[in-house]
Amino acid sequence: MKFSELAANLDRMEGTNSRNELVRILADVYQASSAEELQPITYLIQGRLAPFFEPVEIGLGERLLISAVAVAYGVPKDEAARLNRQTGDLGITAQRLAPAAHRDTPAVAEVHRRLSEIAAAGGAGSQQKKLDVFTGLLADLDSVSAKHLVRITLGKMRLGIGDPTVLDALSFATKGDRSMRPILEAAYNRTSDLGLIARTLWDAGEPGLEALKVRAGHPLRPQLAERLPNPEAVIKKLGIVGVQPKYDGLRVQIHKDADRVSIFSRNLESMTEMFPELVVAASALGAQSLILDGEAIAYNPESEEYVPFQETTARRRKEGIQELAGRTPMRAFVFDVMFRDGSDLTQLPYERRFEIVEHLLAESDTLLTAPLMTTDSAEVLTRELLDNISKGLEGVVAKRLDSTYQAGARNFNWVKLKRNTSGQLTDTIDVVLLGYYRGKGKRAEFGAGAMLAGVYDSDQDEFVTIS
DNA sequence: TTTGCCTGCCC
DNA sequence: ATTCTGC
DNA sequence: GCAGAATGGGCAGGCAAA
Repeated sequence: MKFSELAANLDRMEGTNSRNELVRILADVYQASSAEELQPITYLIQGRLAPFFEPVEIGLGERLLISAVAVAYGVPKDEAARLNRQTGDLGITAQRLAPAAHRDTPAVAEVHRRLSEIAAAGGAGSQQKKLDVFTGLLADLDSVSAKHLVRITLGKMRLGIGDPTVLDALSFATKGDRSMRPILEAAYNRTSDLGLIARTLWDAGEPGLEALKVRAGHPLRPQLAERLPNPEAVIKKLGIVGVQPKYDGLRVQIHKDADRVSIFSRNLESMTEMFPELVVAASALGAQSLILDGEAIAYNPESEEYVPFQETTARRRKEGIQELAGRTPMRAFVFDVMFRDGSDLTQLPYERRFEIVEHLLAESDTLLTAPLMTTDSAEVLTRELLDNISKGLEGVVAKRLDSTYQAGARNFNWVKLKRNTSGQLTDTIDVVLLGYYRGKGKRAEFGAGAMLAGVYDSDQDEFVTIS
């Protein structure tokens, strides 16, 4: 498929708000693709080159792309920047500046290959090389293709297409209805790779999808928590719940596969190199293979103090890890296990999975079990929430004790209660309007994006800004 | 060598 | 992460 | 309630300009 054909279909998608229509158009695209194109197309329509867990970054953001567009179409950079401010969309900006003439655009796979070449460039002079390849690509594209190429590169497609829409489209393309969606979705949640799902569906059909199992070393999509405003709402909605602290750290999915350990972030990026102390601790656990879910935070067990998020996040680095690991060692508070010794545990009830976590981590002083208490009383839950807040934690997470691990889902099986939304601790305060920020994009059309407010400090006789 | 813009990713 | 919008 | 887009604060690191 030519890139221009894909771009024309992306344009059709942009022109509709109907999800059904989006699914139909995308299904058409899949049906018109060859088997080899399924993966690159799947990534490109999501504004990516590879699945989340692959460390592929194009490294061209808005600023650099404005330069590239200006060079490609022979206009001054100022003018491209001005037009971009006016349109609010660099894709549209490129489309306006591009000559309308038809061109024989490269194949989709070729565009993917050249974007990958941009992503691979590094070291001195790499910025220029990225720009050169990109402007070369623009020179081969018609204006509509240029618009979508820019959006792909920025990762902002603005089409109304997310993972669920792609899954529906794959079902439509093969079955003519949504009947395959549950199987596709489950396979996606196990593998976190939409391109692989598309390819497998074509090559091996439903049995192929079923054969994509949870594997240690391959991240699954983490389960997420919904939010409720107060403890009463939680008890009313869930009844009896398991309650755990909500740590203000980094979500970690810890994989152990024999002697290999890997750690993934909430968005499935690898964090293995950042936390050697967690890797050592996971290696020492008494299981051949494991997938654990938890929150990593720099924590001092002697003083029982959790360090603020900004210090924990400073551990998210490549350099100087050993020194920082000595000064602010990480712990992980583990609350779930999804896989052990070759068995998928996601279908066990939470209560049972938590027992396994406790058993697995009994000996570890680095991988700690997130303590669990059970209640069906709003008063007890309130006390637990306030207790945890007073310890410097972010709040609590309440869980249905009989729920399975639903990878990728955000639903009321897990509910977070946070300090600023607890209802009991918030109150109104008097503030003085000190100024405003213009803001960006849509909000700026209003004239102001955000307000700067202050409270009166009577000691200093001045207004102190708050946030 | 230092500084600062830019990007990507965490929440 | 939160907030808003359309369905 | 779901799905998707658009927004914010703050960190590290890569790179090029100073």
